[in-house]
Amino acid sequence: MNNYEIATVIVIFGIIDRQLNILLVKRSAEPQNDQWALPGGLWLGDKKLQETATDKLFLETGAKDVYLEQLFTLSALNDNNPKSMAVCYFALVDEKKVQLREEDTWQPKWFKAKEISDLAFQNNLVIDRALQRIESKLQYSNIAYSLLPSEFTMRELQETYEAITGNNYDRRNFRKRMLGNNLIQETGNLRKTGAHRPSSLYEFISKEPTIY
Amino acid sequence: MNNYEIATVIVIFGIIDRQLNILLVKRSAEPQNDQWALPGGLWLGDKKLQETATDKLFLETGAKDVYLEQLFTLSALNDNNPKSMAVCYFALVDEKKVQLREEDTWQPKWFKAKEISDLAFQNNLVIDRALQRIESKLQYSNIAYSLLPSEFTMRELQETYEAITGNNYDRRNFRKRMLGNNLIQETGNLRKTGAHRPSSLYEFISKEPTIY
DNA sequence: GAACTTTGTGTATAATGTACACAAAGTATG
DNA sequence: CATACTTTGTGTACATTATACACAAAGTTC
Repeated sequence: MNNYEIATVIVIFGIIDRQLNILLVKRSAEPQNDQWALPGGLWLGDKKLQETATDKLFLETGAKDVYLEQLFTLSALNDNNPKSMAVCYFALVDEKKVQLREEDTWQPKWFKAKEISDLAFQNNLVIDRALQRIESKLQYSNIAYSLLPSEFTMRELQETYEAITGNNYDRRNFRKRMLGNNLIQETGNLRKTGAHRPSSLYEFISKEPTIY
Repeated sequence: MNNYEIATVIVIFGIIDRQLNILLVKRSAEPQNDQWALPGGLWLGDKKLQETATDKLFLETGAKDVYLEQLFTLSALNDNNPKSMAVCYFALVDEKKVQLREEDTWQPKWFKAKEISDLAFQNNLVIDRALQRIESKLQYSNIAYSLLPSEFTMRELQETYEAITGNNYDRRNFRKRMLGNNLIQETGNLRKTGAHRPSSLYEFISKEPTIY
């Protein structure tokens, strides 16, 4: 009678071609066989919740030490079982470092965040909340460190912000805002690419997740 | 072997004598018998999580239709059981409307938020997060509606804000800020108390929780 | 009606955010 | 090797928002 079904679910964000993407996996089991869904897995109580999510994230992407934050917890995720619940997370990974898991029976794939629709298990609700959260946290925290390499140009940083918010920022004001936040600093290194002035490289001063 | 232990825990806020208070109950069962703790109860899976919290809130305070928001979910709340977890909420109630539950074996009591310390079960962590959340939401949402009667003076509103943030605001600027937010409006009614100009009464335009 | 107390309003200044133009440092080309 | 070209880096004027602050208004009390 004690058939609790507790899952962790992760919205994994990455930026590809200046667009915000979310990693989905194709389910290879009933119910909802052959449908795309957010990655997740059952919590067995053998470790802490957050570790379950961290491990799952690593399994799917190979990413470690990235930003992972709890979103919220839903009950009755699975319509068929009122004793089911899902603890939902979102994570930010540098897509260029990611090595997706590839198996015949289990396909992960990136989808543009704006083009995802009609997933099962309230997955759309989870994604909506994740999108809201990432956008608001971007304004006052350092979470973008997790989407970028350790050194990056101001332009790359701006494109990351623009991909998430959907806005276009003035290049000069964006720079002022970022440097005024005391979240990033110059590394002193330059990157020379193409026929133009080389760009300074920047890094996040801290890569500790800022607890709000 | 399936000994999951899933609890909901609620940080219930009220304002008494211009100070932010939190409702604690004295445990009447082991473990931690006779210690003050946040109210909560087991989730049996017979209803949705939020309803479990709503029901518990009503049981303790008689409050209905008040602001209730999920904070986060903790695992290993109970050190003795790794399969235990707690889904934590916070609620805002108008203390003047509250009717505390009174039983010999179960004592609820208001404590000043600033004076609470050394509770069991990670309760202090939960309270810290609740305090952060209420303060930040206060800035851009209408959640204060739940702490005040339906009609209130500008001064009462200000005292509510000051109790939560610990700041003192300029009376004139506070008024401008509030009216500029389009969250409250004049009701047209006046309240005459004491030997001075009567005060206009205000109400929240919407009492729907603003989803962030 | 004079004194008193709290509410209600306006204005000057500081701080912040936004719009916008030109110089600097490279590469590519003839 | 000078010129064109492209992207980076910086400053300044303006608008908007936030802050500091003083006086009139509307009641009650004596």
